[in-house]
Amino acid sequence: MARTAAPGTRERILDVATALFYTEGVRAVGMSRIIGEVGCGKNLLYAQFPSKADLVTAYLDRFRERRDRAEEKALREAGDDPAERLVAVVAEIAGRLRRPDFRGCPFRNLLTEFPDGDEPPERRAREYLRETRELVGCLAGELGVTDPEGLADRIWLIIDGLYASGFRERAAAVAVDMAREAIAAAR
Amino acid sequence: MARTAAPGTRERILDVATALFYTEGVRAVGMSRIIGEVGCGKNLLYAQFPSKADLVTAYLDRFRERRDRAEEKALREAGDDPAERLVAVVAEIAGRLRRPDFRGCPFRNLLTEFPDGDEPPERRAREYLRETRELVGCLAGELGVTDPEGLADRIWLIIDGLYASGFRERAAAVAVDMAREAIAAAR
DNA sequence: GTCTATAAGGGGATAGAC
DNA sequence: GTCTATCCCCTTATAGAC
Repeated sequence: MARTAAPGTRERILDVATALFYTEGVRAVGMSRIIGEVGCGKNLLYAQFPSKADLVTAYLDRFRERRDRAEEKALREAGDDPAERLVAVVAEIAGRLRRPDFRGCPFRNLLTEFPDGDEPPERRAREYLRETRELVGCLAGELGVTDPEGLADRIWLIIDGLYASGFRERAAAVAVDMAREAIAAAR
Repeated sequence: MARTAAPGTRERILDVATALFYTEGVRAVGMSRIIGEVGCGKNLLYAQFPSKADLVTAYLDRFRERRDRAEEKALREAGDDPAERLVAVVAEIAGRLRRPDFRGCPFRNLLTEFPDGDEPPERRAREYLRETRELVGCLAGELGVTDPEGLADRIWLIIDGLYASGFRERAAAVAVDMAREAIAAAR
């Protein structure tokens, strides 16, 4: 709120929190650990994020913003062909698996750690999954196939598989082909 | 060791621990909680399982035994056709999604909670994934297709997707079809 | 002797106060 | 930033009940 000085502080805290939460898990990383790695005082962090849940929520929100931008970019570059747009969504995720810091989907991971919770972080995660699934459904619908929801289910299974895969290179290599085949078969 | 009486105790503890670990997560469930729900004393539990890691390991081991038996049964009933055997592996997993208590793969879930660990539980989980992937590779190899490993990658992506899916009914409905199509396309 | 109940150790968690 | 409060974690030890 009344924070005028040190404009980069919030981002720096979020950077550290993101790296730790994403690579080690939310439950595994304590606030003290984050404070230590940021090198700031406790006050500063709790002034920016009153509770751990707030920090986790901010972590997910930022992840989501970046992901949404990457997705929009991929869709923009895919052009107007609905099939290519659907493939682009899968390809964008597959491309992410190849980054060395990839460690699965932060939203799915969070729900594995907090399966029953209904706090803002869990809500964010479920929201993300629901909306992304809807996007796939919409794109499939634009194709004009006989069973758009069946196609969307297949694409979604591929996406789920990509995020869950422990064999990233191999998964990334086949996912796009499988998506194309599913689209071709639906026609 | 010198435990002769109360033969059902160990199983009862394991039953409670399994239900809690699987549905709520290993990190989320404390030993005190398990002791409370079993209704036994602390000593008894620690006599059977000297540490939480031992209990978690036993939980995974028992899960694995049952899963292996189910898999063997599915393979037995599938007969000798390699394609049907491969489909049977996918179908067996898809069938599991339909159970109300399904909450994903306990091994994958554990690795999400403990991504970097190298203790017995994490070893069990990685071992299971490696061996199951090898089984899929073997079954694909028996098909005599030109690219058995590529086919195995596809089947494995479907399996990963099944376990990760938040839309279980829909995933289960399309997974077997996708597996059949992948096999047909590989020929 | 087997089990329960309880207390306590040592650590780390979140969070608040100064 | 340091210091404290409160809580829960895993684990061990002690004491009592059947």
